[in-house]
Amino acid sequence: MKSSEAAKAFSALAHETRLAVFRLLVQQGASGVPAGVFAEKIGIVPSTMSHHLALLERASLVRSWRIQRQIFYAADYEGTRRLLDFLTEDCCHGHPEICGGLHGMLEGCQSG
Amino acid sequence: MKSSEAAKAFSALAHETRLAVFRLLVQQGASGVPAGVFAEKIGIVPSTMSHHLALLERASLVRSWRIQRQIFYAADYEGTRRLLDFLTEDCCHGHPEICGGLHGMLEGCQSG
DNA sequence: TTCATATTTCGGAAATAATCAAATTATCAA
DNA sequence: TTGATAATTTGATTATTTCCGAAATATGAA
Repeated sequence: MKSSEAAKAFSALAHETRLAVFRLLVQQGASGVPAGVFAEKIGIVPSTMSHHLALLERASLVRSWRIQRQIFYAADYEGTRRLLDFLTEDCCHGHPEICGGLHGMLEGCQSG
Repeated sequence: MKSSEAAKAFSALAHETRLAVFRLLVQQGASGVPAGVFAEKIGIVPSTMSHHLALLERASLVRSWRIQRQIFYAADYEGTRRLLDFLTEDCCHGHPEICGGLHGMLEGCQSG
């Protein structure tokens, strides 16, 4: 993962609304949530919400698919894992044994 | 952890220079690095670097201490763990068994 | 085709962040 | 105290982000 990609991803999480959306999606699992549900739930106009979701998706933190007229969003666990691995890579100066369990988190999460 | 705190922390990581600094500190472990080393290593003026380090520290991602005339910085593993736990809390809709190893990462890292 | 629904794209004003130079603070040595 | 070194704070300028409304796109129903 490139440093610029990672910075973009953190930038996507650096906003209360987007962070709330992402956390909801992490908790939701693979079933996903339609875009409009967030707009209503969080009380934000659809265009702004769309902008936020697009940002999260470009950062590989969420993924989306269409079902009829709705676009469903779900957390991208694989992308999230890559990001967190990048952040904590080679923790503690090449002594991973003192950072046990740091890598490989999110493995096994239902994802796409 | 409050959502606003977490957003601030991600904002601190949403910058290539700060991300590079943080990753270096994560790899460095508890021994820490003097502020000036970064300024030189990354090719940025000391005042800007100081600003970046202060931002990371306010976000509980790094901590610092003075040794004589130098101020050393190290990753704050405990703060980092809190942030990542917040991000991935209740992963997969209350079924943590499918996100095994997600929480408690960074436990055991040398920190302050 | 025509209308309604769901979402995205565009445009531009307001708020926020990044940068560097200059001045300031803190420490130590002579 | 004076001078040198290490880092921070302040201040001004420039760049980026955020927000919403309006218009556009995509899908499905009548």
